[in-house]
Amino acid sequence: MSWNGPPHGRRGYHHGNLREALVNAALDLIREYGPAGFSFAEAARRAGVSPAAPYRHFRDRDALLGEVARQGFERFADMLAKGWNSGRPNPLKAMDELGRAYLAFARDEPAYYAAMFESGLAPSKDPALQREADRAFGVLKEAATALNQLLPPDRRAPVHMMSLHIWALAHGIASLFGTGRGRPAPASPEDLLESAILIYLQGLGLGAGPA
Amino acid sequence: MSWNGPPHGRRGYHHGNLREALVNAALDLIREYGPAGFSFAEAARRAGVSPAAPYRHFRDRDALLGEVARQGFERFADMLAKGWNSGRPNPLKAMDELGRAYLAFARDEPAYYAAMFESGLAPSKDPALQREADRAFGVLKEAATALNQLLPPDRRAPVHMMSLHIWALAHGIASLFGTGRGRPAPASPEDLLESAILIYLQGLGLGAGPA
DNA sequence: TGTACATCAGTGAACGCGCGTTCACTGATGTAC
DNA sequence: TGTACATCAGTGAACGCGCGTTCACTGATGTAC
Repeated sequence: MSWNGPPHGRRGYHHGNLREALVNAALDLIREYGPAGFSFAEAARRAGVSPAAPYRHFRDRDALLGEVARQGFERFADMLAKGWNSGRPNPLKAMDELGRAYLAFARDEPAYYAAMFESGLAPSKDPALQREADRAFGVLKEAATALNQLLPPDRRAPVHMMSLHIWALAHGIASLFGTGRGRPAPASPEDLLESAILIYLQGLGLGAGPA
Repeated sequence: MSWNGPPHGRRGYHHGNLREALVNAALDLIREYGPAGFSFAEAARRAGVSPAAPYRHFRDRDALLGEVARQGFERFADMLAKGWNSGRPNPLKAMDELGRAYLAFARDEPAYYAAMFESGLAPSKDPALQREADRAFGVLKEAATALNQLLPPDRRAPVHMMSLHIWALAHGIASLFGTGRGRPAPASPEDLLESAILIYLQGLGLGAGPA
């Protein structure tokens, strides 16, 4: 755990970086106990602070959970964008990297992923959360748009639908087989997702001539 | 809520059908608060019984949760089998009905679905749970096998992989767009799943001649 | 540079609550005779 | 048909616990002069 705290730890009466320390403690707790098992009091304890201190930084328990989810979507969008890499070297290869980035995030940051998708938080209730979630989905949509351009002009598909299909596939694989806690799959999640997307794109007409 | 209890409610000191009443109370609670929010004490209260009574029927809280999940997989397998209908009238139409059955279950029985997939219970730890889960997956595999037979012989795909792809797609769509609590989708989850599977099957070579 | 002061991050004790689980018990039920 | 008795489902009180949240407070920090 990298805390990114003050250079020499807590300095006296004031913590120095309590807000961030609480977010990190929440991440640890969510990783261990799930979003529902995470508690405000325990987060305070792990940050080395009294149980009332967190209220200086977050209105209540849900506000902290929401901040974790927001940061999660922020990093998620960044990772997806990095995987997609603006479609380089070519959209197909980039799509594969995007899928790998998706699964890597779900595996390496299970706490973020759980806060984002399993905490029961409604993104629509928090504009900042909504914004970051939209940005993450935007990367998927950008990829779908580029892939769509590879199709024969008379076989172009609705880009929004394509994005939802791909998202559902990635999320389904991450949830069911991604963390090792689920059902064991014969292939790696990465290979499973890659093959599914390839088959899907072929079904859309990729590599085929005009009908 | 249909309780299937004794014909004239509780009759005196003995409840008559406490075990089943507890399962039903648990379903209500999971529907309202999620699998983590469900409590043994509240389930007892709703069944009209003292907080110690449930221990006559379930070793502990997790045992009740496990029973809910087991029953869930049982019904789930039945619903999927009914949707698939042995591949009648033809595998493609039957696959569509199977997908609809999947989504209908997730929507109409969110408590079962949550206990099955979001409770953190490891099916591998409970043989009865494992058995029912396998039976549900077996229906998907049966469908994949039949669909595979429609492909040109030189383009047959690994059936297990196909089943996992379809399962991930269905689960992803159910989780993300299925309950109305998630992100709003432009199309119905049913249409979204149907189109995804059709495209996927086309990608496998369905409807195409030998390569 | 030094001092008075406003700000506000963190304290620590307290609250009421619902939880899971245990315990010795009680009383309804059904069976053996 | 009637009675004695074993079984066991449900009682109700109690336990220790951790939770979220509040409150009046204290003391570190940084700014104005």
